[in-house]
Amino acid sequence: MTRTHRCGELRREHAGQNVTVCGWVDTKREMGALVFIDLRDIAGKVQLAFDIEKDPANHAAAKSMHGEYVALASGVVRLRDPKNVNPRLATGDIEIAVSRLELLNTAKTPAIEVRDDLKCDPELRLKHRFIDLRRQPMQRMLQGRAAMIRSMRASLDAQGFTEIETPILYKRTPEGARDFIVPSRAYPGQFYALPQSPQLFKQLCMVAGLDRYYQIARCFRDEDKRADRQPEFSQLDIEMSFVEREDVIALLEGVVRNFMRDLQQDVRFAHTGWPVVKAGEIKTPIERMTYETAMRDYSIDRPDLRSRELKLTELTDWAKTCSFNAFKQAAAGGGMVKALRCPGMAEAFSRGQIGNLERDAKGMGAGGLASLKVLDGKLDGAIAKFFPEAEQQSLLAACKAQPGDLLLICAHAKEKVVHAVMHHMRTLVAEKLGLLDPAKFALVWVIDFPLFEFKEEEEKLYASHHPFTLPQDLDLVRNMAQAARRSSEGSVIARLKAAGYSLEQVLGLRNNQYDLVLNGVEIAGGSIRMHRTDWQQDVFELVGITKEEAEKKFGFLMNALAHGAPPHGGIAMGLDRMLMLLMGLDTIQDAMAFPKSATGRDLMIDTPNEVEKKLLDELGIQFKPAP
RNA sequence: GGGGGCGUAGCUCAAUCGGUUAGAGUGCCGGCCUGUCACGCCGGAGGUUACGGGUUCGAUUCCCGCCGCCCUCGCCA
Repeated sequence: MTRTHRCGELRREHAGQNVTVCGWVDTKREMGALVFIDLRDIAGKVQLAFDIEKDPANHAAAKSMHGEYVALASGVVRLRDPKNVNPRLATGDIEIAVSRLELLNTAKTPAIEVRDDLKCDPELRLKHRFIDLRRQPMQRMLQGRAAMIRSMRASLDAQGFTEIETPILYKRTPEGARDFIVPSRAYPGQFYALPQSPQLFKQLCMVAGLDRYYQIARCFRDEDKRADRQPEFSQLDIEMSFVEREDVIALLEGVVRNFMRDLQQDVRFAHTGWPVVKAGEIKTPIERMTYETAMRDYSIDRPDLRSRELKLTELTDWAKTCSFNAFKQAAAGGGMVKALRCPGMAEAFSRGQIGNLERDAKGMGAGGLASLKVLDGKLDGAIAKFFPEAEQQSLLAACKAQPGDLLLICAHAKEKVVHAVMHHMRTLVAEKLGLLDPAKFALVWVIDFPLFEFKEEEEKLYASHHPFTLPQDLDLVRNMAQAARRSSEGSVIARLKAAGYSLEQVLGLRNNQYDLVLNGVEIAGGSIRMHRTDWQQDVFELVGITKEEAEKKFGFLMNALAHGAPPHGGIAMGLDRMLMLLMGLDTIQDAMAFPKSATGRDLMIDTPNEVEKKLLDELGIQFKPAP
């Protein structure tokens, strides 16, 4: 098969050359004595021309071709007459005068059409994925994905990283997402689990002295799917020895900058319309924001800074003395009151739309959502009458409100509820204001996360990232752990209080976690790890993990750390989600070659499915039907 | 696990209040056409209305169940 070119590569400069191309019949246009066939391959389409007078045999062969037949064509590339040029085709200046047409295979009529703007049930696309992947947008996506990974490898190889594979047959981890488990034949009743991430192995690589590890790692989580979730997905997983936070951040910034540049410079993607192509170069260093600032201004730890001017205002102190009971009670009872100033939007929402906002807020647990229009120096709206003049003025001043603005205010005894509602509102308002341009890339590092979360119901501290993350104020943490150890009476937090540490002080501790956020999506997250067992045990002490538990759950890691673990840290980036943003895709399914449906099935090969009873017997497994 | 939406020709969708032979566009098959490129024109085939049950003289339409897909809350680093 002496293919000389790909169909879509042929241009004016090939005129006069004898070429051979192969591909699929895209469309056929019969004009009696003339037949035209657009032959398609991954590079694009090219027109094949047949003339009955010049070559009756090939003309007849062309007539017998049908859509999606596979063919080989040889002939001379000739310039088209100027009036016959097709400016919509990259190869539109030329055509091939075919002197040899060979049928390589016939094809059944596909269930879905091979066209760029295909609009059909996603179920069909998944069922006939090999046809769906013939479509140019899908092929470009896969090429873009490959280009991104190639660029990542190049960046990391240049920085002295070693690509290392870690096991897929892993071990069940009780916390975190549900595991997929794999029964062992050799040990009936025992199971492997598929890794949720290679976290522990990459740390072991550091202990091994491998210095700089990376992997395009497949991760598995058996949770319910979403538009941006799949049961198996890929991460760029990185771990480095003898580094601090700034080293990891700087490294990843370089990687991201490089692959964005490489995608932008690749001519194959010039006409894809992808946001990344339009986005321009990203500026490094990338902006930083503390967790505290993110929560204060945006009520979310992954703020979408395309709408950075839409900041929230905390009104809790103001509300404590205000005249409106719903606000006052929430504020006085340890809750929170926050407002979103919607600039110039006093009339932007209809009554019904405001009603929908209130319904959303209630759906998230709030009692309601207050909306107030800002008139010339005063407020208007259902609850405006509850606020005397002075309170109205102080509210307007706090929110920096202007006439014509709309204020949305949420109050609740639980901060969590207020944050959820206000983040939702901010997103809706940003959308309505047209601020969420997918071709705008707003990157931000969120840093200084809390070390612990406190669950009141259990009166217990939890590590907010994972318990292997290095605290920032290590001395303080060690002192606290020591204080907690002095007694075994009551909860950890009670013991800390008895030793003179306040809850605020404990919750004010920060860790060495860092998340990279792009347009409100967390695309990468990592941390500097604890590399000493004594430090590790201090943190375990504070989150109430006993020595025995630690030994049972993380024994092999603790043992490894005790054998000379270097200071180390790393980060992992979600490839599929990153691709969604780069390419402006709506679902994660469109960012990978062979995705599962939202119910976790592969509709093409039809799995999961039952296996033979004999196999189950061999594994010592008996299926128990649901009651 | 909860809530919602969808399922009619290969595909995208119609079908009045429950009423005649379930239509259109596109694709497919065949014919005509010497410059088309979403070619055009003519003709044709193609339906267990997802599946199962119920109400009714009569069900694509109403009710129940079930399967599948999609969204969402829970869940998920």
